[in-house]
Amino acid sequence: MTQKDEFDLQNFLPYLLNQAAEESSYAFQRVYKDRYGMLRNEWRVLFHLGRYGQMTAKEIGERAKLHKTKISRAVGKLEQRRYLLRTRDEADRRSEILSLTPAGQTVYKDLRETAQGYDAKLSAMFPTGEAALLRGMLRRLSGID
Amino acid sequence: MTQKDEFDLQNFLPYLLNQAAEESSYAFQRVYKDRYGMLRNEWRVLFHLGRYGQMTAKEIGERAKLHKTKISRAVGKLEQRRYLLRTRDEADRRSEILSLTPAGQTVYKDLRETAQGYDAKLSAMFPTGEAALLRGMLRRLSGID
DNA sequence: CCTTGTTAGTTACAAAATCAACTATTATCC
DNA sequence: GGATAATAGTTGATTTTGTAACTAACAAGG
Repeated sequence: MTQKDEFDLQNFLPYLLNQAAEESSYAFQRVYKDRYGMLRNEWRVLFHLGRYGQMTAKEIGERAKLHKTKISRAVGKLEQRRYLLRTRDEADRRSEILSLTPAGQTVYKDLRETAQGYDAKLSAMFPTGEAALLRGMLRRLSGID
Repeated sequence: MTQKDEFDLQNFLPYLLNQAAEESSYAFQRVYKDRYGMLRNEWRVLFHLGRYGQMTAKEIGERAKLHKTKISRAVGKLEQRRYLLRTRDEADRRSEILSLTPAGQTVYKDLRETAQGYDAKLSAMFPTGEAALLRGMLRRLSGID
């Protein structure tokens, strides 16, 4: 029975990552959820349009690694709330060009500020330099680099 | 328009953590899902019982930070599959003592091996020492320490 | 004891994610 | 050009999660 069973969930990287992700997302989630009634995918779509300007659902999907059904539904919701506009792309009538309305941009800016401040607070948990290292490692794990 | 808008989702810690968690969980998820038809919560409950021996649903909840409904459903599923047994706790008849069947233990051991190997592979992505640092930071973010 | 409050766990209903099938349009290639 | 395949996006059916209400058992105070 006394196997070398040091292995513990609390050392398992996927588990740790999930816990950290959940915990660290919580406070910010409350903002976009409670303040704007938005879901995570809606916030992500909003962010991409706010940050990078107009683009199609497909492009958002590629950048944000979101499945097209998630995007489709998020776009629908954001449109209902008058945060975004769709325009048929006349060059390729299958796709739509999405862009934020002024209202959407206002929400984006508010959420971006909040996110930025929250990120700073999280980063401040670590000594100088370490937060940057952490980001690098996470990017590596996500297969971004 | 040329605001100091360096802020990017790809630098936002909660986002990075989510991406890394998703990506790094994927390969392992396929194992317990495809090989045993299990869900994440089921694997976690199984793991806790396999690793620490019999305990009640409540104790699992505290250790694994899982809500009681998730545990309740996971336990039901694991029982159906004959991976665990419930015994009414005679000292407190509200709670049940949960334990793995031999079949459950076999599954646990297999998954633990797989997890261990997978974790080693992930850790090997980083120079010596850095993986430990990463774990420490993640624990910190999860509020474990 | 007996009312009131807690706690362990389940269940029911609503919200959301997943997966496959579907429509409309464009690209390929004979 | 016309059949076939590929692509953008939507919709519907199923599964999974989240939330709140519920049952059963224990605890505490009078």
